[in-house]
Amino acid sequence: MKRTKSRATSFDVAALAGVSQSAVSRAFTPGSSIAEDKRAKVLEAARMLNYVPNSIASSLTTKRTNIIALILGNMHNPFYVHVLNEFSRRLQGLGRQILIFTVDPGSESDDAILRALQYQIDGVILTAAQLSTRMTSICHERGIPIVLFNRYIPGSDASGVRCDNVGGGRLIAEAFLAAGAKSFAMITGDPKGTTSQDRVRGFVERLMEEGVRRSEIEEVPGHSSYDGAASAALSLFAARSRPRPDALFGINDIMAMGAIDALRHRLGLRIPDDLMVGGFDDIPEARRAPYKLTTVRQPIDQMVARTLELMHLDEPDRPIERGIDLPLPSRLVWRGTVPVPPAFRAAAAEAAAADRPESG
Amino acid sequence: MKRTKSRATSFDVAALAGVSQSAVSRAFTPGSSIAEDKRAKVLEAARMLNYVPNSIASSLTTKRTNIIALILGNMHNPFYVHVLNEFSRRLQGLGRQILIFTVDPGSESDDAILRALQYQIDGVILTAAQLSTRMTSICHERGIPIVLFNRYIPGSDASGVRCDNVGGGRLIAEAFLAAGAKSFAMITGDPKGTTSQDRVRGFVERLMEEGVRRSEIEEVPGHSSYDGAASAALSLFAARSRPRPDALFGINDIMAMGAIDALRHRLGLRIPDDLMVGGFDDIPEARRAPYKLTTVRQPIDQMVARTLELMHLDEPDRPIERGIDLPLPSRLVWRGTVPVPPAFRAAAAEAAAADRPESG
DNA sequence: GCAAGTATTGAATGCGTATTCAACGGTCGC
DNA sequence: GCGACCGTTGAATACGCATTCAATACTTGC
Repeated sequence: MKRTKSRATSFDVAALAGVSQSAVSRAFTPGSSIAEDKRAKVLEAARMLNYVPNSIASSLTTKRTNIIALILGNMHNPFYVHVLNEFSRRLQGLGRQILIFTVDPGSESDDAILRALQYQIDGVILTAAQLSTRMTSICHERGIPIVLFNRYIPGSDASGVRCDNVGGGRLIAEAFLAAGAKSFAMITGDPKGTTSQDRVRGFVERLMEEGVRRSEIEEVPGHSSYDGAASAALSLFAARSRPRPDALFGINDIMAMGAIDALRHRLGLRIPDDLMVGGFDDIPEARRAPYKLTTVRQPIDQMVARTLELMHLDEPDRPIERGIDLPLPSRLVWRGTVPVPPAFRAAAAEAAAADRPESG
Repeated sequence: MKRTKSRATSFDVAALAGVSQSAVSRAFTPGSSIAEDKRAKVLEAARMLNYVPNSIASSLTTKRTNIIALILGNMHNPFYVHVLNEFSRRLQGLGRQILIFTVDPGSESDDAILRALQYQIDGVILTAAQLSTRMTSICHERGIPIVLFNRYIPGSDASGVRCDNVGGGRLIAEAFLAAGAKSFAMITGDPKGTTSQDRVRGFVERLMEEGVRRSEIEEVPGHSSYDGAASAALSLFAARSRPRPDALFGINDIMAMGAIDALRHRLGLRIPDDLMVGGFDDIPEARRAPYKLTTVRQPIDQMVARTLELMHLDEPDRPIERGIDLPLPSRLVWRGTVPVPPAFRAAAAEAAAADRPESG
């Protein structure tokens, strides 16, 4: 059992194969000029020595690490877990690695980005937290693209990918109205986040178009978590003088789920009989039997794809796309938490059919 | 808007501060010998240039990257999401970064580890997939510790951390017996994984001690997923000639949840009245209102702490701990899916009290 | 006030690889 | 059969930083 902590270098391989170090480097660099038989000899020698190319050393000269920083906040929201999963799958397929940073939701991401920069990452994907303009320009000056995922920052130079949250909020309002709801409430997320704000805005906007007054739409913060939403829902529905709202919008699915569980099991409310509920995101959990949540689907695949396009990892010299904000279309998925009006029967049947297998 | 993709180097900072490059390096290296006023000058110059030390370059000489590879399989099992979260929190606190690799559950992890090795990672945490002895020795020869999390590989040189799965399986059997169950079934996970095997073994072992015959214990594979378990449960309970089992062990919580939802909502079974259900892991989701799952708690905090101890990142020169297998104690959490026998009323009340706030 | 430390400092070097550059041999076209 | 060309090759160098080493300035003890 050797204790030689020595890792074989390209020189060792070169010596064994009887070639120069350059040849070893070329043997491992696709597209470089090397004779096939020589390459074979090198690979054979490398195999014998358990040689693994040192990406760290090579990135010193290539200026590319093939590492992408992914900054995550709330991993208790399954939405971001699926996002992480999707990015991981895609980036691995492109030969890239993911360096993970978790930050407190709502806090500054500057620290995390600074740590990431030390590793000369090729790009940053930000799914949480705030981003200062200073940090944005530091990254851009270095040629490192930053993409905001599921958020945007007004006036920021950083590009972002998200879905049409305002439109999605409107879709939920529309569904509630079609189902005959008269009084409304919502459980909101991060008050500083544009995502929550936009969903609220679309929802309210649409209701007001139908003559609902803003003061009639109740609003409680749910802190973007299952538990937070459960408490919020209870505070909203327990012990009140006003008549209960008959439609509740959870700004994201995990909060809608928390609200549903609390209202059903603590207050005995029946859904959708006593109360209709709408969510947002369409996480896989939303289609599970206890919820069958009517919600707005975010096109995660497209969002991930667009994010990668925006970073154009294969063309590092192309100038960075600045200030781009790409809202992708969202769509309503009819399930069981909002009574389906006759006009939407077909859509609901379609959703039910699509729900058979849970993705993954 | 500069287009200088040039990142300032320690030489640039040195020039601006009027010192040598060595001084810059020392200014950023805690514990190195440098006068306080000079360090201040360096830091000031660094700030002006937006200088960020290049960890990649420094690791070339220090032989330490402060990067840990975390290999994940099934991110659809919330258990591993919480594990990831915990590792991220802890490792960031220690100034380490996490490089994520996702692999197909059940497949070889060699590819992922090989990719990780290219980045000269300081350690590997494996929460999924198989590990070849060849890869183990490659890592060990290089002085890179590998820790198997929530698994072990018989005969492997790699160390592992897990809980007492056999004992945990026995606890569920014990609970079922105490609640008066007479006929049993289980939904199993990865048949190649020791974790699933051990839980099954403990469960069966304990039942057989009470005279239950092995052939009487039904067994269906649930593929470690919510959906897989849902199908498994339906195949187990729908259209059968034999009397239905009255106790079902889901080898992990996510499968127990899938089974519960399917049996309740598709077959109309009442839990625990018609059927008692036990799980394993105690993921946060298990305590949610629709489930209130009686399950075995894995001590994630301890497991994570032990994993980090085993890697002794701060003492890279200490010889690697080989073949260590640390089973930590697991314990039963009484909730609502198994009728609580009088003797366990106190334990159940305690669990209920502890459940008030969901962690995170 | 002098010798023996002690704390700082900068020049030089090495880490492992990619890449440039000049040299080489072989091939093709005519 | 000869020159131009192209595909290969290895020596040398750069990448950005930590560290060693020798030199220097500064203390302290007696």
